[in-house]
Amino acid sequence: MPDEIIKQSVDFSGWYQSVVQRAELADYSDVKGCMIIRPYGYALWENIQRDMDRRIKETGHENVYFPMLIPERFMKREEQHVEGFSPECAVVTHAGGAPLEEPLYVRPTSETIINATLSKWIQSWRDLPMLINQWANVIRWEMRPRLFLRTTEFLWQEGHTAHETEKEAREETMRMLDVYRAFAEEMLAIPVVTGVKSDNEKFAGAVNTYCIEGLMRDGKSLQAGTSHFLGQNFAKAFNVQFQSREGRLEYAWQTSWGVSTRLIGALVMTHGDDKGLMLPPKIAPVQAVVVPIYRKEDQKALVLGEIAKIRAEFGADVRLKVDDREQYSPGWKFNEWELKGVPVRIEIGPRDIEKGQVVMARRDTGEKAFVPRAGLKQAVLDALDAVQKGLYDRALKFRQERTTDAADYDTMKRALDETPGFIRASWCGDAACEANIKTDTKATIRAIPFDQPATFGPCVACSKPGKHQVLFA
RNA sequence: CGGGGCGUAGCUCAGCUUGGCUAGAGCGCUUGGUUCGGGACCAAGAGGCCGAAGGUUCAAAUCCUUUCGCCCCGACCA
Repeated sequence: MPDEIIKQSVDFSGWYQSVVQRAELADYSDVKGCMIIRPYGYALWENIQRDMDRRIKETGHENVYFPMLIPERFMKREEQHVEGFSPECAVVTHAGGAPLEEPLYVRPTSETIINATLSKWIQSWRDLPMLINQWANVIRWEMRPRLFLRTTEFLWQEGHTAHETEKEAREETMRMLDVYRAFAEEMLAIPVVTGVKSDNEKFAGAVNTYCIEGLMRDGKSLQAGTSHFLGQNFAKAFNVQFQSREGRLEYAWQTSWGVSTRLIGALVMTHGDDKGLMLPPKIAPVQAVVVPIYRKEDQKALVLGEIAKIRAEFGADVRLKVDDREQYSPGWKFNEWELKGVPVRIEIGPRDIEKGQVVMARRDTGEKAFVPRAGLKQAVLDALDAVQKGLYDRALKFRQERTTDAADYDTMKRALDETPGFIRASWCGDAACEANIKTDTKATIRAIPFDQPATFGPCVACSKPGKHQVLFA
């Protein structure tokens, strides 16, 4: 991506939209802000889902499914939650050909309906911890939709847990945040910062919101997942009570956490380049594509025969796609698969078969090399590992280059202008000061990282004593 | 909701200022042939109520009025 594109977010936004559509991940639908996820994009989501689901189950959670429609009275029970979500809710007022007595809210998230049920499921300390998760769609009526990043309807997983003690619930909040961090780094090759949100940015109804934040190639930060410590807020609003070991009636301590189809947007914006997507092998729907090259019919039979053998050798170890479409030339296919971000490409023609070799090309470096036919499978597996690691290292290096330590406001402003990225700076902890900075520079506090220094300088903006070291972007 | 811009072929758009002939281009699509190791070429085709309604005029994609829809920039956000 040329530097000027990184600097001008408008162009970056155009690049993003164009790549998502041309790579056949998704399109806008006729319903404003809603997205049609195409087969290639959905295959990507399925791979994310499969691995994340495994991680969620390994940490002891079970899947459930709750209704999409929530009675209005549930939505109004938790005060902050109502305030935060009411403006962006879609509400069903008519059904069965008549007005409804009680409007039904299409879920923007499921805390309310799930807690209404947990109050029935939970009676005793023996019922705790209650650890559930659901894969679902939710609707939030956003003003400015963008494919995958902010659509009216999106797919996600939302975990909801209830615990005996505050300590247990806090541990769960951190455990799931770390599951997200590990997933982002290991599978998506996106290095992320973990931290806590300032009060302005936290979830409506939470005591604390923790997040993973990745730095995109335009220098903007993207929240890729959140884990909330809910305290007893929802338990009190929905009467989620249990009888403790001591026989007292107590409110449960709760958490909720989620990641969404936004991860796909993060993937595109972290790793993409001028040629299109660049998908980490572990999550790519197609890990290696084979492009056959031939002219005459007898060559075609020879090449396709050899490819059939390769396919059999690879079996389930590599997600392999053979592009045997007749209507496109090899050069056209190279470009198409680069646009779609396939990590490794194999070219094979009559000359290669004669010499007992194939051509293997890497999407991330563009390297093209002859590989002996006999060692092909191992070479591909090695290349996939190398691409996975290469993408992570490159993204980490980019983040490091784009993280500026700012002791004073001028340094911060200059960095935002010249090398947009994370600004590491001291902050006084005052919400009004945070709001001023946002009005002045458009930068917001993305996270208060867990890694904190021993001492703080004065607040970067107002010069009052610093309370936290924060990341602006 | 404020400020800009755009609606013409499946897609991207030209034409409109200064009204006039059968409404155009590129890409894509169909058929045939030659091609195929980095987005091939030739030939022949298919495809339009020029966003909608009303008005001015001998004549409207073009001028006027109204209306609907979409995109971009701000307030919201996983």
